[in-house]
Amino acid sequence: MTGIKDVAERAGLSVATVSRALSGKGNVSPTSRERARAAAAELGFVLSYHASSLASGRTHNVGLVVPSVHRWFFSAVIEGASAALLEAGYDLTLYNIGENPAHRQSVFSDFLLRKRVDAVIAVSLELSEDEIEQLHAVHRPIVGIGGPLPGASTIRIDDSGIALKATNHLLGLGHTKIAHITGHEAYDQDFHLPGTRRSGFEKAMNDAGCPVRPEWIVSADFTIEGAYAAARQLLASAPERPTAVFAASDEMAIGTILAARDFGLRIPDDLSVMGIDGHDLGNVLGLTTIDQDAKGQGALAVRTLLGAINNGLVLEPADTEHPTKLVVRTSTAVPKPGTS
Amino acid sequence: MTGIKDVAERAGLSVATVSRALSGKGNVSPTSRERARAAAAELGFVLSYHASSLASGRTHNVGLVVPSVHRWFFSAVIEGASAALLEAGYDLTLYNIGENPAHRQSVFSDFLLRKRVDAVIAVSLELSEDEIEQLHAVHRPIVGIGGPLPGASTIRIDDSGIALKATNHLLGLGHTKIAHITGHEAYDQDFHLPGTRRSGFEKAMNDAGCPVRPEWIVSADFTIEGAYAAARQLLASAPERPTAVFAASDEMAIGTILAARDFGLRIPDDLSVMGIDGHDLGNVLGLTTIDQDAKGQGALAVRTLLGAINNGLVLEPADTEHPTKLVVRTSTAVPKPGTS
DNA sequence: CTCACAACTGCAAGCGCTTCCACACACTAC
DNA sequence: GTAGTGTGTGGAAGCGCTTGCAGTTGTGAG
Repeated sequence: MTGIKDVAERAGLSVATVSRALSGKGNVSPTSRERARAAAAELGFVLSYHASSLASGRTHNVGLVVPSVHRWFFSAVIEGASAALLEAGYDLTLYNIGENPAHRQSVFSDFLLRKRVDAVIAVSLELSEDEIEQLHAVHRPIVGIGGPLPGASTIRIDDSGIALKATNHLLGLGHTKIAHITGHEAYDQDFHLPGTRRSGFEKAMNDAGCPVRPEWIVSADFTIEGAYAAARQLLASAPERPTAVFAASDEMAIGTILAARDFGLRIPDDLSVMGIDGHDLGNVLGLTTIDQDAKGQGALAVRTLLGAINNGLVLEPADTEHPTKLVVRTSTAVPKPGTS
Repeated sequence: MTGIKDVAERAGLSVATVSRALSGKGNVSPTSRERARAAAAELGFVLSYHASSLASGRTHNVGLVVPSVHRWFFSAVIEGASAALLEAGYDLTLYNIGENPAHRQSVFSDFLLRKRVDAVIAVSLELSEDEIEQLHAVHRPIVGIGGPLPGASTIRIDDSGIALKATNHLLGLGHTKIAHITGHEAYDQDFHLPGTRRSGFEKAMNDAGCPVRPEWIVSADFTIEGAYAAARQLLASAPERPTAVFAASDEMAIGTILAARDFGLRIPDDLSVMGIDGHDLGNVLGLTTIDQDAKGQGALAVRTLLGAINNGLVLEPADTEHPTKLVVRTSTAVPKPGTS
C-alpha cells in the first residue's frame, strides 16, 4: 500500500508537510499544497483511517443507535443523518439494538466506549444517567432524538402540543366521538412519548368539553400491524363507534385505515383518521397528519454534533424543539350528519 | 484514559501478555488470563479500536452499502446483517447512497478504500469491475446481495424461477388475464432484477398459452407510492381489466391493493394480487407472496464474509442461491365466474 | 541426566499517521 | 542596525495497541 511517505517522497516534501497539506490544517504554501495534492492523486493515495484516528484522536465517525430499522421514523432519521454525515466526510456506524437486551448492553459497553466514534446520536433510546456520564467522560457529545436524555442535548417535537393540535383539528371538523390509539406503556418508560401525546389528546378533549371514553383509548406498538389489530378490536367491540381516530403515529393511523376497511367503513365518510409523522405513504392514503420532518431531525442532530466537535466545546445540554406542520389530506372530514 | 498499560500494571503482567489474554490469541496460562481479565474489568478498560486496528490491520468493521433505507428489502437486509455482526463483535458502517450520484462516488473512493472496513456488502448496487478490482487489491472481500456483481460473491434468489412460480400460482387458480407490475428499466441496468422477473412471468404465461398483453405490463419504482400510481393507470385505462396482478415486489403489490380500493375493487373477489418479498405488512393485508427471507440474506452475507476474513482466504466468486417460499394468503383466489 | 520441544512470557519494533517543537527565512517596526 | 512578528518546513516523538522474536521454564522421551 502507498502511504503518506510515498506521497512525500514523490512530492519532494516532508511527511509533516504533506499531512498538513492534505488535511488543510496548519500553514502550507500554495505551491507545496498543490504538489502534495498532485502526488497523492497520482498515487491514488487515501489516508489510513485508523492511523489518522489514532494519531489525532478524531475518528470522523458518528454512532447512531436506533431501536429498529423498520419503523418509518427511524429510517427517516437514519436517512437524514446519513446524508448530512456523508456530506461532511463522516462515517456512520449504525447500532440497531433490536429486541435483544443483550445487544443493547454490548452496544453500549463494547462499542460506544471503544473510542470508535466522535459522537453519538441516540434515537428513542433511554440511556441511564450513568451511561451518559461515561460517554461524557470520554468527551463524546451525545444528542438524543425523540425522547428525553437526562444530561444530554435533545431534539424533539412538542409532543403534547402536537397531539393537542391534531385533536383540535378533529374537534374543529365537528367530531366529538374521538378515539385515540396510543403506544404501549412499555414504550412510555423509555421515552415518554405515548403518555405525552395522550395527555395532549385528553387536554384537547377536556377543553372542548368532550368526554374521553376509556374504551376508546387503545394501545399498540407503533407498527402498522400492531395498530391494525388494536383498531380492529376498537371498531369491533365498542357498543358505539367513534367517528374519528387520532393515532399517535402515522403507521398506527395506517393500521387503523386498514382495519376500518375490513369493517366496510369508508374513510373519511364513516371514519376520520389522522396520525403524526409525515410518513411517505401518507400521500397515497390521503392521510391527514402532523409532519414532524424526521429526516430534518436527523440532519439537525448531525449539524449540532459536528458543530460541537469542531468547536471543541462541550455540548451544553439543550432542548431543541423541531417545528411541525399540520398536513390536511382526505382522511379527515366533517362527520356524517347524525353521527356526532 | 486507562490503557492496556494500566491493566498490565495492575495485573502484574506485561502489556504483551495482557493483549494476548484479552484477545484470546496466542498462549497464555489460565492464571494470567484470569488476572488480566479481572484487572481489565476492574478498570473498566476497553481496547482502543483504532490502535488495535492499526496494529493488527483488522478493523472489525463491515461496510454495508445500500441504495436506500426506506425500502423494505434494504431494511430487512440491514437488520439481518446488523444482528449477525453485533453477535460477532463487529461494527456495521452504513453507507446510504441515496439518489445522489456524488455520494456514490465518494462512498467508494473516500470511504471504502480508506481501510476502514474488513469487508463490504453491496446491496443491489452495481460496482464496476474496476471498482471491485480495487477492493480486491486491498484484500477486502465483497459480497453482493440482490444483483450480479462481476468478480464478487453474490447471494441472490432465483428471480426468474420465482416469477414463474408466482405466475403459475395465479394460473393454477384459473386466471388467464394477468397483469404484471415490473420495475423501471433504469433499475434493470443496475441489477437486472425487473427484467429477470418479467421474463419469468412471460415464460409462465407462454407455457400456459396465455397471451401477454403489453398494456398490462406497467412499471414502477418498487415503492408503494410508485406502484399505486402505476396500478391506478392500469386499472383505469385498460379497456378490459385483468383479473389478477403479479407485482415484482410486495411493496408494489401493496400499492396495487391500495389502488384497487380506489376503484371499488375487492380483493380477491374482483382482483387477485400477489407480490414477491415477504414484507411485514403481508400478514395484515393477507398478501400472497413469495418470501425471500431478506433478513436471512443479510445474515448469510455476514457469515460468508466473516468466514473469509477468519480463514484469511480470498473469497472465491460464488453465486449462492437463497431459498424462497410461496406463502398463500387471502389476496389471491379463483377468479369470479365469467371473468376469466 | 540430557535433549528436544512445548508452553509461557516480556522486550521492543512497528502499524501510518498527527502535531509539537525548533529552525530558517522574510518581513515590518523601531 | 536590532528586535519582533509571521509563515513555511522538517525532525521526531508519540497515539495505544499487536506480534515477531528470544528467553525462561516445565515436561516427556531417549
